Amino acid sequence: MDQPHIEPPQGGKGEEQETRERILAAASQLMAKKGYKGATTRKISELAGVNEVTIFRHFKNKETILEELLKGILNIRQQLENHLHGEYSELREMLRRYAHGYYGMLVERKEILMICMIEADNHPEVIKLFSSVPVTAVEVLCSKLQQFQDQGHLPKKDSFTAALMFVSTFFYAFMAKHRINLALDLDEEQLVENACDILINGITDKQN
Amino acid sequence: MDQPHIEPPQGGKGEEQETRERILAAASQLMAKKGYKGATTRKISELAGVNEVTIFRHFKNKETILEELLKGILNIRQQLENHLHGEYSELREMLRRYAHGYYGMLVERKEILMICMIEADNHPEVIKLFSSVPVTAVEVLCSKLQQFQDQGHLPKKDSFTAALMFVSTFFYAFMAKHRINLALDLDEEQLVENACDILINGITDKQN
DNA sequence: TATCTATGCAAGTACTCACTAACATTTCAA
DNA sequence: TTGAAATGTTAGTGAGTACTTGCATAGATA
Repeated sequence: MDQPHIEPPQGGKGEEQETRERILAAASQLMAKKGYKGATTRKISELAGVNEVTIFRHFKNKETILEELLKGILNIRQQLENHLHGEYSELREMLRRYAHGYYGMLVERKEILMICMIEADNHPEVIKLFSSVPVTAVEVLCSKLQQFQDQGHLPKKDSFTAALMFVSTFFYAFMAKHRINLALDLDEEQLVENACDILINGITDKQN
Repeated sequence: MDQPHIEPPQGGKGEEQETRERILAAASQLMAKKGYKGATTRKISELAGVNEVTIFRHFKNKETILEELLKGILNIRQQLENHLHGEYSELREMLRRYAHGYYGMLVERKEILMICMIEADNHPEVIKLFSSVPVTAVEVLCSKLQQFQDQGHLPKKDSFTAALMFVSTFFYAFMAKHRINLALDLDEEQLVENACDILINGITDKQN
């Protein structure tokens, strides 16, 4: 039933992907597009290029596949904070880094994030794991903004809304591009610069 | 088969909801939570308080129910523009009105919007109808900002990103609250004010 | 009273889905 | 060469699902 310790072939070709990984990748891709129910084991097996039965040799059941995929949203806070590691002489540089880091994280984990959005109401463990994500992104930036305030580089004003606006912008752009194939015609670089402009201007004192 | 012209009982009680409407409401509610496949005709009938067969007396098939619900995302541009009707002496007042109008629209149509997000990849007509929504919201605000610029009340700067940031903020807040039951602890009124502060400051010239 | 309309109810059909069982084939290593 | 591990193949099971049919019933109407 359970393999004591799988010592798979791994013939040295880096190209050859493990069956288990291929199944996970296929499931992830399909669930993100079609939802949990729409991603039938038959379709998953076809996309993974394995026999349907093989799926159940690697996973107890379909639900287990989802649970495995859900691990992909762990460590998000860690990743976001890592992107902000180090010191910044400029607020703009910090925001730029955060924007790219956050957007990159969204794209990197887009499939599991989509699954979470879609299945939020269907699987309790999804909402449990996922619900912290949107707050986290805001919190991390918010506390960084407060650092700038504490160091006197920024006036002491509401930093939560500022962080929320910044994060929201890239989330919206991400959703528009990756959920709906939208012609929002967004150049990421340009958007980052423009958003930085407005935000910095927005939270800086006028009487400079 | 098809009823020539339905002259339903309508006994005068305003309380009594039409069977057809109850089915639509139940379907909308369930599909928004569980997705199209998750909203089985059995569950819909139970929630609507009718017999399952009755559903198929009112609708050719399940797909037709979805098509009917999809009509709920028409006229969104109209609604958004209506909220901006009239003249504004102040930029702030315009933004405030737009924020409330936009957020209200999201809440008002939350079920159909959720269905669209969830089913975007499954039903071609969904994406066709839905894909314009996110752009529309930005466009309407964007063109209003440009009016302010043309009237000399605002410096001629990028108004698209400003509109995008503003709209994104309330979309994010909406999603956090209504898709995930998030403890973002957002007071709508306060958020509108804060977001207006930052945006106005952000797009106004410093050397006032 | 008789008719019509909307609905309920019971049963069933055709299909799909997750999942299993049994056996065959390949691959690789001891 | 033998044996074990991973996978393929074929067939099947039981549950659920959209949808149909036929008949019964209640209420309003003519």
